[in-house]
Amino acid sequence: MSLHRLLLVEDDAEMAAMLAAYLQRQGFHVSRADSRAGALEALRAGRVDLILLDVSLGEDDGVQICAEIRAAQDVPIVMVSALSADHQRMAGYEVGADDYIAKPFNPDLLLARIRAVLRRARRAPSLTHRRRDAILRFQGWRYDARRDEVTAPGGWQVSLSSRETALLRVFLANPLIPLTREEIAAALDHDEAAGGRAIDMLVGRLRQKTDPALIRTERGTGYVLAAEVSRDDA
Amino acid sequence: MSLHRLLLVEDDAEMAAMLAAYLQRQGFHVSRADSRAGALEALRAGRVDLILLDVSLGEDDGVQICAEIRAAQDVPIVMVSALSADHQRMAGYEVGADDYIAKPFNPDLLLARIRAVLRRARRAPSLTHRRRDAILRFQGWRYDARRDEVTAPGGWQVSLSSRETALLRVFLANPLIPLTREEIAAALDHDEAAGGRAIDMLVGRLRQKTDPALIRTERGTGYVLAAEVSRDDA
DNA sequence: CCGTTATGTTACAAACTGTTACGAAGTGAT
DNA sequence: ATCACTTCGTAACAGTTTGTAACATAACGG
Repeated sequence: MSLHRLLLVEDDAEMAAMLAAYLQRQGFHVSRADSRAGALEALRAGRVDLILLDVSLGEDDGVQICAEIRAAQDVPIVMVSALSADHQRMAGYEVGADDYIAKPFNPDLLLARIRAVLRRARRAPSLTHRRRDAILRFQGWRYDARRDEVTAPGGWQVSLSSRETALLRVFLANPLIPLTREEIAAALDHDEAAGGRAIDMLVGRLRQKTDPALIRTERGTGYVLAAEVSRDDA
Repeated sequence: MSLHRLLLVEDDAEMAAMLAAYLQRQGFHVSRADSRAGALEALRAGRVDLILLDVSLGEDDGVQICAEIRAAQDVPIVMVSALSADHQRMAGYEVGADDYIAKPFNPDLLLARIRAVLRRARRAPSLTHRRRDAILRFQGWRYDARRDEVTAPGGWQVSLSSRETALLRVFLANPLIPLTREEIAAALDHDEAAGGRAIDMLVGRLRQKTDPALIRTERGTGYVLAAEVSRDDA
């Protein structure tokens, strides 16, 4: 077996040292970073087979970084988190991570997951990318997540703003699951826009530009994507 | 919160072990099977609240099994698949699965979906039956559970609120069986089953919008759906 | 019959959501 | 820098939903 290169992104020095030592014993080549900047630099610096990414990185947001990396590269990512709050957040995200494990974890379990992800990546290199090629079809409407294009039944093209697109993506990542406003807001911002009804407006605008029935209201709960999502792996 | 029993049908031992461990940590009772035969036996053996079914099961075909189970029982089924080709086949939940998720998946996302399906199943037992279009006919009235449409004798369409629809579904799932207010409230996920007479109001409103005779009062007990339900297996 | 109790019905209030209006902030061209 | 334009949030208003309270009515037991 070839030597796999892992990039460990973790700001807790003690944890990082422990993990690195363990993984090296297991035969991985481990490089480390403790911030967003460091991670991106390490990625530019050399080949990385898999990233082990902590969600909470002091200043930086692991989820944000994950998306950032994914936008550019196709490296497998395994996320690590200590807080159950993060779990909540990640449930609503189109994170793009290949796997996910909670601290505290059994080292062997972590190892198993890393190996599984690597195996998968070798077998189907583009699999991690395929998640993004979600195509939404709804009563003649079409949304191609890859091209970011919304097509109306008549063949017209509708232009969505970035925020509207983001909202659509969030729903796309969670078809048929009711999402609360908090979940949606968390997935969209990092800021907590606490008081207002921004999400309501967003949903309203998206409805107006597409189809009012596309997003169903779950009274007292939130909203649900009322369409099914197919993924065309072209 | 009661302990939900999951049946995990997965032939990859490693994956099965990992999933089972994770789900047990999350408070589920997990039993496992690795084949069609095992799955059917486990179903006969005891109560199962939800089935987590891998599409690719070596010899056996998950989709086939899903249909088989559905023909006999009304257990919620969440399908798991690794291959995009399976997605194509499963598109539209034609198999009768309540949800499906692609490998590799975010464990929390899986959890969210499992919970969503369980919630749905509890709230409206007949919802899982959707594939078999429950159609209620009553003196010219018609209710199509799939389209959520109520049609009056004259052909008019009546619009029910979400709560009213939910109530109708509860009756639909228990035709000709008298239901106490407590049972109805429980099925509706009505937290405060306390002193109020919310159910009375609901029934009253449903009667007013449809036909007063549709729901008969069992004095001292509760209410009964006074119509027969046919299921058009389209 | 009559009182008691359960149920139907009306009225009302609180919560939730859709929609409009408007203003702040960002963008690009001149 | 200024202007036109888009985006996107808050505020405010209206319509709907849904529960509680109160009263009227029907059923039941003697």
